[in-house]
Amino acid sequence: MSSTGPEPVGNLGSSAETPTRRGPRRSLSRVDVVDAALAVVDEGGPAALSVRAVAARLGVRPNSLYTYVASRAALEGEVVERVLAEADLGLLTSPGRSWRERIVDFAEALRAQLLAHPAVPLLMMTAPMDGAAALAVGEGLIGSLSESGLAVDDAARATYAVIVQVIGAVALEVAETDGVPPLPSESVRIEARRAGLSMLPPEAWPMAAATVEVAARWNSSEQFRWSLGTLLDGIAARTNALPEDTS
Amino acid sequence: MSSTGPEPVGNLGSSAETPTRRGPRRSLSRVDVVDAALAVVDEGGPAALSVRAVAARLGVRPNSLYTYVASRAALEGEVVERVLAEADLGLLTSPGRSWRERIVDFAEALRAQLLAHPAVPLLMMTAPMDGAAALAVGEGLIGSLSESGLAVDDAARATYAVIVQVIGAVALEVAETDGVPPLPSESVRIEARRAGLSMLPPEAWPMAAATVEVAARWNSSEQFRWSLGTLLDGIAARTNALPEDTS
DNA sequence: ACCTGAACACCGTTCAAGT
DNA sequence: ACCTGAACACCGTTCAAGT
Repeated sequence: MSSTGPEPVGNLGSSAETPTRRGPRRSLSRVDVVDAALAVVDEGGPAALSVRAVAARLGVRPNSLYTYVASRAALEGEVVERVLAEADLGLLTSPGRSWRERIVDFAEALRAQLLAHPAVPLLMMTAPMDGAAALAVGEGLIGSLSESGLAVDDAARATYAVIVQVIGAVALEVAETDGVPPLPSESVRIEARRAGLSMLPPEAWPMAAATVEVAARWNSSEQFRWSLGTLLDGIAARTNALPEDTS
Repeated sequence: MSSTGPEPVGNLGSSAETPTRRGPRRSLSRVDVVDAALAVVDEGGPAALSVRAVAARLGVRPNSLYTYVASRAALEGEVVERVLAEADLGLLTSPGRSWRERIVDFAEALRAQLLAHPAVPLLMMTAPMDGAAALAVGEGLIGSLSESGLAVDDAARATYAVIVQVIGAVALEVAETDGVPPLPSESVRIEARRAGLSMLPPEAWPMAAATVEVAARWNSSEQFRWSLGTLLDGIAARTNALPEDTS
C-alpha cells in the first residue's frame, strides 16, 4: 500500500525547505506531497492535516494531490512511513553495547523523534503499519532480541511487546497535549499533571493521593525507561543464556 | 472536564434502545447524547462519529447537542468514560486468585470490551483520560499491584506500564481493521496478516520470513497474554516478597 | 501526464431568535 | 431551559475538461 508504483527513493527532503512555493511550477512529486503533509502537521498539529491544507502549501488545487496519492488515508500512511524511515536502526547494532542497551537506545531515540512529530503516533493507530520502514524496524528488533539468546519465535513475540510499549507510551503521552509542536517541556507537563492530581479528594482516590508524585510523571522519560526496562527484565527471564552472555 | 455540572448518575442505558426517536420529545439528557454517540460508532465505525450524525439519531438539529456537550471533543471524552465505566473492577479483587491472575483477568476483559467498541481505543489516544472511570481503573490496578509486595510507588509505575501495554495493544489491533463492528474474527485477521507476510521476499526480510507464524499472530489474544505475562514477570522481579506471598 | 473548475455531499460551531 | 434557522468557514472526493 505504501510501495505502490515506481517511487523515487533517496531524495528525502529534496524540496521541503520552501514552504510556500513561487515561480514556475516544476511539477510535483510524491515526496513533495508527503513533505508538505508533514510540514502541515508539524506546524498546526494533527487537526490541521487536510488534503486542502497540503495542496495550499504546495500552491496547487486540492484535487491535484490525487495524482500522487490515492486518498487522505494513503497520505497519512506515507507520513508515518517517512518518519519511521528516519529511525536510526544503527542504534540496534552498535558495537560494545549489550542487546538491552541497544534496544533502550533505539526506543529512546524513536520516542524523541515521535515527540518531534506529535501527530504521527495517532496516525500509527489509524492504519496498519506495513510499509518498508515499519518492516525494517521489526527486522532490527527481532535481530537484537535474537542475539539475547532468545529463540527466534520468542524474539518475535518480544519485539511486538516492545513495539506496543514504545508506541503506546508515546501516543498516550501526546494525547495529554494539543499535539502542536513544540510540545510543552516535560517538566511543564509533569507539573500540570501534578496540579490535576493534587485536586482529587484523597478519600475518593486514596491510591492516586498516595502516588501523586509518581503518577504526575507517568508521561515522562523516567517512566518510559522504567516501563521498558521492566518489560526487558521479563523478556530476559525467558532467556536461558547467562546474563554476561551479551555481544 | 468530564465531570462538569450536575450530571444524573446511575441511569446508564436508560434510553438507548430506541435508535430513531418518535413521538413527543421528552427532553434529552446528557446520557442520551453519549448513548447515541456510542451507537453511532458501534454501527458505522470511528469515521461515522459526527455531531450531525448523533443529532440525527436523536431526531434533533446538530446545534441542539451543544446544550449538553461543549464540543465534539468533549463528547468523545464522554464516550471513553462511558466504556471505561463498564469495566469490571471486581475482577481486580476476586478472592482466591493471585494478583497476577486478577490483573490478567481484568486486562483480558477490558480488551474484549474495547474490541466490542472499536472506535474507543483511538479516542483514548486523542484526549487525556482524566475522568472518574479512568481514575477508578488506576485505583484498582495500583491496589492490586501493591498487594503483590511492591512498594506503592513502584506499584504506580507498574500500573502505568500495564495500562500502556493493554491500551496500546488494543489500539494497534483495531488499527489493522476498518473499525466497524463486528470486527473480523481473530482467525480471519491472523490469516490476512499471514498472507501479507508470506508475500515478502525472504532475502529482503529474513527475520519476518523466519517468524511468519508468530508475526501473523501479533494482534491475537495469544500474543496479548504473552506480552502482558512477560511484563508482569518483570514487575514481579521488582518485588522482594516471596512468590507464594499472594492474597 | 498533470492540473483545474465546478460540483456534491458533507463537517463543527456561532448566533440571534423563538418557545 | 431548550431547540431551531440560518449562516460561516470548512471538509474529501468525483468528473469532465483543458493543456
